[in-house]
Amino acid sequence: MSSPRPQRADAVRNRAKIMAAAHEQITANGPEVSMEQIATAAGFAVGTLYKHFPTKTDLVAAVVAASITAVADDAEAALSRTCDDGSPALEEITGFLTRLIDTAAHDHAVKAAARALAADPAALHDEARATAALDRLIHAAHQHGDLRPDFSVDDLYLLFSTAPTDQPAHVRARWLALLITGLTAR
Amino acid sequence: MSSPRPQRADAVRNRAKIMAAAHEQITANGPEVSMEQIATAAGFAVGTLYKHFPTKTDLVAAVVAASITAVADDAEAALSRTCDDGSPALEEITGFLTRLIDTAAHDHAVKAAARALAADPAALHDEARATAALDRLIHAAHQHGDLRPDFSVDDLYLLFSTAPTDQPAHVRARWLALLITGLTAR
DNA sequence: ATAGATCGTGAAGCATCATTCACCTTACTG
DNA sequence: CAGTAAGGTGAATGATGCTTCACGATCTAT
Repeated sequence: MSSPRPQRADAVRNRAKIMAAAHEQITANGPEVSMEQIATAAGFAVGTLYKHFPTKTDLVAAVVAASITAVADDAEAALSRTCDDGSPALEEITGFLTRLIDTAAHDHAVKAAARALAADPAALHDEARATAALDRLIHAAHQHGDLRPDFSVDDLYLLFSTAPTDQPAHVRARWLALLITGLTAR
Repeated sequence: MSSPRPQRADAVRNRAKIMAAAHEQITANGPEVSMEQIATAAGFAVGTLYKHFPTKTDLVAAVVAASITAVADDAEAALSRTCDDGSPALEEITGFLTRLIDTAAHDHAVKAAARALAADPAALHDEARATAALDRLIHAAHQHGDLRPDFSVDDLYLLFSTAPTDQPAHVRARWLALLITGLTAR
């Protein structure tokens, strides 16, 4: 009944190295990088990756889930700017969307995270934090009468997941401009 | 200086068969169907496809370009409903968008065509026809004061290219609803 | 009908990848 | 410090898919 044996210390370290390298590679090249490439970047052989993650899909999912963290941070910062400094909620929402899209344009991991969010709006590491902050932000905008009353967090995720992240900056900006006028209250 | 020799009659027929099969396969399975699968569907060996198209990319491009035809037809029909029957231009525009998105949800060829349109708004077979019709429709809506004054055909293509065509119908509808309120004049 | 080019064939070549496993190495335990 | 299980290795396997090419079949101009 005794626990079979604890995980080795170096294994924990190496797992972190693998995650870091995978995150870097996916950020730069998208989730279709080869396991070989991730392994090389991490300084290991491919077999090692499979000692930690049963399949490539699992590794990618772990990385994608973790990359929500930065998004959640940004959402919370936006929320506190509204709550503490009185910045207009609608402005913070559109600012958040803008930053997110610009980030995703360079960061394939965030882009993949967006798709995952839209497909299954849960089960992503730190997703709850982001959702909670955005929810309060949206609520504040509703109270203020800025935002169309039926707008929800799911809508935000939906819009983000369809952003033209592979288009040049001026196209992304135009897309946002078309969108945002549809968000204001009637 | 005499033309080397005309193309053989059967070769012309077979090229059409290949195009038809490729269109069918790409419509159903997307542009990533294998050349083998297209060849089988067409009733030929792979080598034959390469006698007609130097690379898979060329074959796919040809199919995608051709699949604009149906879109152009729809655009022209919408235009004539407005010009001849006095149907509101804005309604025809949103109707066009709605139909196009629903089509793309099932037809991978149209979806690919949309991406191609947004990337390079020219050089697609029948693209000019669609653009001309939509342009007149947009112009009519502007005259009527329904549509935001800065809205253009490029915007329409941009919006369409970002539609969530792989989401279920109610999500697509919601996405459209969010968009369309942003299109009306201020 | 015949020559001669065009066309069609499909197995083979070549790449790319995910995944496995028999074998060595290393960290931990007693 | 020795024994042992966990950890790491990387060549091999098998799948998939684009592309080529030497050969035989077919069409067409004469």
